[in-house]
Amino acid sequence: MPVSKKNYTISQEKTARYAKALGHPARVFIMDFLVKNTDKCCYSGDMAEELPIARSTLSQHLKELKEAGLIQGEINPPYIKYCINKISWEEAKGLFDLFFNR
Amino acid sequence: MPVSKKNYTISQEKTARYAKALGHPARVFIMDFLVKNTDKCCYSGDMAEELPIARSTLSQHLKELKEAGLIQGEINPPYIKYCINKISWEEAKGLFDLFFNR
DNA sequence: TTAGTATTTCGTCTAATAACGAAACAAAAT
DNA sequence: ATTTTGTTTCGTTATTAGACGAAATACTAA
Repeated sequence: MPVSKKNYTISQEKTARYAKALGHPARVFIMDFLVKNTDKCCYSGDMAEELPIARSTLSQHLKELKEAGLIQGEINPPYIKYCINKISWEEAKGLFDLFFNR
Repeated sequence: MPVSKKNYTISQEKTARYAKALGHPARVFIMDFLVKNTDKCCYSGDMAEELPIARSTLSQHLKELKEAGLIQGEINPPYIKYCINKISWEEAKGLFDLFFNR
């Protein structure tokens, strides 16, 4: 049997997962945008106008943030209103806080 | 002329850069390890023993963290002693703090 | 000089990411 | 029923990431 190697902790896995989701400026922009506008409705189109990427590319970035759990989309036809997923946001905040301050 | 699109801010670019560097559990592990052991010497081999990846793969992760500026290696033959780059570490901490608390 | 040790680089492979425009979708309005 | 509108999915392409073992490097000790 080989020497047993430690696996990563859940915190390390989760931290990496959130970090990866934030690993592109467009996705940081999106989160910034949503945080700044928690009161307003945030549509894909609103963000598209401020981003130097195609709408389909933006859509992909939104999907990735959704898959990481950081945002959620609420259908409000013909729009989709995006907002922060507060649970995950707080979790990410806590993880990074722990990561940097210890 | 097409409608001018905003570019990303420097903060967004930097935040994304650091986030990307932390976007893998092995790299989160490494940073954890280095922070826990700032007093001791941290060699690649010490970490390799606790990680479920090949040494060459670890070396690549170390390289990525180095390129992102988060760590630095000091040659101490036949070892290489790794440590946190405090300047960048503080910068990253500040960026994430700003990102999450605003 | 040769052997040993710690680490990195190289070569290779597979899979994931990032980007775009075109096409598809879903609901509302005409 | 057709058109319009906002958004996503699809198909494609190019680049980057993650992994490994083998080979190279760099220094020490014998």
